[in-house]
Amino acid sequence: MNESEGKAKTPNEKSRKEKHSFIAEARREQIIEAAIQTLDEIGYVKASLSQIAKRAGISTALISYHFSDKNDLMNQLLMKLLERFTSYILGKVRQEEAPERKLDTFIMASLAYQGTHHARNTALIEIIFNARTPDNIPYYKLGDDDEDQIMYELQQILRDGQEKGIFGTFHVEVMANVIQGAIGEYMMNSNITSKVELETYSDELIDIVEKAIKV
Amino acid sequence: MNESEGKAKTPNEKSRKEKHSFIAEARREQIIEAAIQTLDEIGYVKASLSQIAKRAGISTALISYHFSDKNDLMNQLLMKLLERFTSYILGKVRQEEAPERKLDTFIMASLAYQGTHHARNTALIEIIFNARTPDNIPYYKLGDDDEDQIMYELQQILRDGQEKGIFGTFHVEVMANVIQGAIGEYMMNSNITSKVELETYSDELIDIVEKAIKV
DNA sequence: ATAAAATTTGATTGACCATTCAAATAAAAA
DNA sequence: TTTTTATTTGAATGGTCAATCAAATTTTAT
Repeated sequence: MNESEGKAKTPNEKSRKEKHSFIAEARREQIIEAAIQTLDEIGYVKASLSQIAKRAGISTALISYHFSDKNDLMNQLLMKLLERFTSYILGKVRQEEAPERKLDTFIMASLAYQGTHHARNTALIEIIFNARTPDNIPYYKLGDDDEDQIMYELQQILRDGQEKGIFGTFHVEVMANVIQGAIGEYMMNSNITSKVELETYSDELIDIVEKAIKV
Repeated sequence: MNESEGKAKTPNEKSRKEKHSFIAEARREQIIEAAIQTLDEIGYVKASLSQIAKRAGISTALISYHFSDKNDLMNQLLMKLLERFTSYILGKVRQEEAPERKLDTFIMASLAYQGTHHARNTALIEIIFNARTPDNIPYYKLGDDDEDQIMYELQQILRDGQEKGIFGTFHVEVMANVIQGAIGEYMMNSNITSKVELETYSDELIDIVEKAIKV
């Protein structure tokens, strides 16, 4: 295969290191934002390329030009959403020093993200619960790298607090999972969201966790 | 409109009170079981009527004969799965008297259901996170009637314990949500499932909750 | 046994889907 | 400017889907 023969290389085929043009990068960004909006509005099942294109104000063919296929688009979107969420949480948590402060911040920041970035969060949930790997394993059963980064940080906070004698004895992995579950439940279920204010939930959850980890 | 003119009434059009024939009921049951299997194996997105029919060993048209449309099938399946789950949990919980025992049983039974009815649980998750009401509201944002039944029971246990002075002071709705979230997180995420045994998780979660509700 | 009703299927319909492609347009390089 | 390359589109393509229908088969009622 000679590079110079045949059709022009499409952006989606380029290697990772090779950077896209400004135009291509802006277009990709636009498509990704439209995809977030589409997932938030009509959900993964109905989020066809034409629906995404409609919201972006472009043709469906243009999406195929910038992404190798729908799966590629969804994967890149998933990565971007996880990156944003992760950097937001870690950014806040790493400003704190003491394990108790780190833990409180972790909980507050996670819940606050739901309030400030509702569409992104919904899009994230839609992808995680619908998209599957080539082996047909849903992402929600996977526990992928970036989510692990969040979980890893949480577990580190808990271990650190235990080592410093600030927290008592408990099963770190289970405790971390309980905290994650409590956060996730509020983010997903609008039944509780409508009845309990975000700040109330945040405060109460911090109270509950405080009691559970007390030395 | 005269009842006697036109084609034969199909079972799916019959009113709720009117009961189906044995054959129709058995067939409906068979289709529902095949749907559970299909959702567990390939997920909601790929669970087409033909995939369900293939697993049931029947034609796709037969599904349309017994259910008015795909949405009808999924709704009936969702209701059946929720009923089974609800009656399993409530059956166990109501054998207990003391609030502490009821609470422990609630947690243990919820987690045990994951172990004993894995396919049902996966199917339930797949529907809740994918199916939507006609208004395009996903079920996971809805908090529907049967799920409310479970949530109601949990909150009643907590309130009862508080009134009897066995539990301390805490925000009942938040506490119930935390417990539900901790259970749901374990059921969905196979990352934790593979690292922590069901029984360990159950015991540890009970410990955590015990500390959090202590008077 | 015969007629009527219920059940089942294979083939068809019409809609939508992701993807491709040749042609048009815009941008960049020469 | 002219040539080359990148971007964009509208129109096809081939596939799958849910749902319908007439005809065949089975069950039930008479």
